[in-house]
Amino acid sequence: MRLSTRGRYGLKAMVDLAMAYGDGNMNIGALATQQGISDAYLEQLVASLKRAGLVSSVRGAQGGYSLSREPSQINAGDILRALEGSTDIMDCVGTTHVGCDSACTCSARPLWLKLQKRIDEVLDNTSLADMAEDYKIQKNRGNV
Amino acid sequence: MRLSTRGRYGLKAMVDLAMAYGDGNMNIGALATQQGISDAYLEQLVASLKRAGLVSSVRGAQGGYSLSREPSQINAGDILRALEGSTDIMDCVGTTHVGCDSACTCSARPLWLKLQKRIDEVLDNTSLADMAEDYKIQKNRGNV
DNA sequence: AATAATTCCAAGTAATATAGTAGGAATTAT
DNA sequence: ATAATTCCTACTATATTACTTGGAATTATT
Repeated sequence: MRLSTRGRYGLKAMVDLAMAYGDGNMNIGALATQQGISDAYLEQLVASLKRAGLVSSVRGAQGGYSLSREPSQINAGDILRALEGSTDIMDCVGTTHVGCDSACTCSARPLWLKLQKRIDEVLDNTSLADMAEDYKIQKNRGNV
Repeated sequence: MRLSTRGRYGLKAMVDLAMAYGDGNMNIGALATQQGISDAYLEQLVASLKRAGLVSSVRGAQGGYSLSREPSQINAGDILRALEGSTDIMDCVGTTHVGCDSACTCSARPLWLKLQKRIDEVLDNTSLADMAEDYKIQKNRGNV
């Protein structure tokens, strides 16, 4: 039940953008360097985030990326769904309810539904504003 | 953040064993047929469960597997940990705390820790007895 | 004692998903 | 015109998952 690097790098990049919110654009190079990954790889992740409408971009010199709305209006669930396709732990718990023919008779299904619900509760109730705030506090404490 | 088939098949097999608890052994063939997977594959999963001390086995004719303790004393977390190594969504949230050098400065870490906690809460508070009970109720309702 | 039913074990393979790399076209401020 | 940047698509390498295969060891039954 591991989270992919897409989700990890992408979410951290979004927190970086949240902390720069209101200060214009950030370019891929700056974002990628902070995380020690290649520009090209992060570009792909940001492309997904853009397609999902979470970031805006400006092309050309002095261009870059910025959040398309306030950090408080973007949550971790939005971001992970954009980066990983969904937050579902398996097909049969999604809203589309694909998969497993015997869904309604599966002895494990009630557990999976409950687990999925709890996961989405956490992700959907944590905004970028929350994360950026926590991070600032942590840094001010000197835990760097 | 998908759950592997090991986790899914293995957990369902454990519920099957829970429902047969007290009635002697079940053999791999019976368990595998119920799920439509090969004996050989399920054997591997059950081997992990046995190594973790969750099931006991008797070799030879009329042998088979059974839970090594009462269904109420085995929870979903135990089972998934045996089958998948851990329930961790990433290395840096585990008790061993491997990985990511910059753990304490990571802007996403508080979220990951909270998410992991919620996941383990659900898994560790759901026993095989609970699951078997739910399943019986569901079947009696005629939702088969 | 022979047989059939079973767990146990180790190694191999096929398929899928993840994690990137590479190269260049399009756009825009300077 | 140039340099800085996003955008796009395809490719590749690696790791993980999901099995398959073959046979040895054990034990109840006949």
